[in-house]
Amino acid sequence: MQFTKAEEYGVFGVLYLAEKDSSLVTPLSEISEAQGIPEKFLAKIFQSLSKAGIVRSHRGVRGGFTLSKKANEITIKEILETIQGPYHLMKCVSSMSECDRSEKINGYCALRELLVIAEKQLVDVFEGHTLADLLAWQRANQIPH
Amino acid sequence: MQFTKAEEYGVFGVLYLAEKDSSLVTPLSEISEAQGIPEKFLAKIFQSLSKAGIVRSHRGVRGGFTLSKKANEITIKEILETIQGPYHLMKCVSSMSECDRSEKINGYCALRELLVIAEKQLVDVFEGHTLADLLAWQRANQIPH
DNA sequence: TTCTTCGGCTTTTGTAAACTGCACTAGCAG
DNA sequence: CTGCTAGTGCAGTTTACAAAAGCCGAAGAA
Ligand code: SF4
Ligand code: SF4
Repeated sequence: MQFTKAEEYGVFGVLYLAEKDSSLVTPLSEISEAQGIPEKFLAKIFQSLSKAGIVRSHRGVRGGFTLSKKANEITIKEILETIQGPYHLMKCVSSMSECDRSEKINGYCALRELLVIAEKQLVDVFEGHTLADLLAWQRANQIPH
Repeated sequence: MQFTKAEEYGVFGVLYLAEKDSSLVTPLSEISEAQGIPEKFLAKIFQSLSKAGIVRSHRGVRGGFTLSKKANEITIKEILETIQGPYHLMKCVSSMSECDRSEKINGYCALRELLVIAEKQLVDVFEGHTLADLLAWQRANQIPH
């Protein structure tokens, strides 16, 4: 269970928007270049974010993206789940029917029990932090250039 | 960041040993068949567990494996980390030098900060539970055959 | 010695992540 | 209305790693 690049790129892309004045429309090419992310890859990620209502797209000349909510209303969990779907340590955590060894476990799985607990701890962290939190940390700790 | 089959197999393999009398030497073939795990794959997993001192191997006729500690002395974290190495949401969590975008983040990464917090929550769950806990849950909940 | 079971290493297979490309569409500027 | 620009949608490629299988050697019991 590793974080994917898509998730990392998504967070940094949105964070980049959050750093600017919220009325500024920023084209993908700028985000892509500033953050060192392959443009077409980022495009796909932002399409998902756009559909999920996290960012708003503006087409045409001088188009681009803006945040569609305030930074403190966007949880990290939202971003991550939009990009890669519900986050599960194992498929069976979401529903027991996804268990691929059901005939071996005699109706109960202790490992799954533990995974459910562990996953909740993890997701709670992502749910409990918003984009504004990351932004605040960054402003407090990043070396001013 | 998904759990790997190797980890799942490892936990169930060790759990299978824990279910039996600790003096019983159990061959890989039995574990493999009982748990429905490819034998050579399980062999590789148990080799790691053996080196890590979690199980003890016995070669020759009527050989096999036994637990080398009591079930309540084996944490789930131990098992998982033995099989797949230290568990990290992203490489950079273990050491900042693994960051592959270091020139973009200006000395500080807010995402990493969050990942460190999240990972700690996760690992604490695995560290706080032992094989004996899983065994107890299983005995309490599994349908007697 | 001989059979059995683990040990170590190599290779193959399968699948998903990571990235690319192209045709299309919506919107703004002049 | 015309033409450029930037996002949309989907298909395709490449790369990486998980999952599994295979082979031969080593250790140990009988
Ligand atoms: S055996 Fe347990 S851990 Fe594995 S898929 Fe089924 S419920 Fe999940
Ligand atoms: S940019 Fe941040 S999250 Fe990404 S690898 Fe570097 S430290 Fe980790």
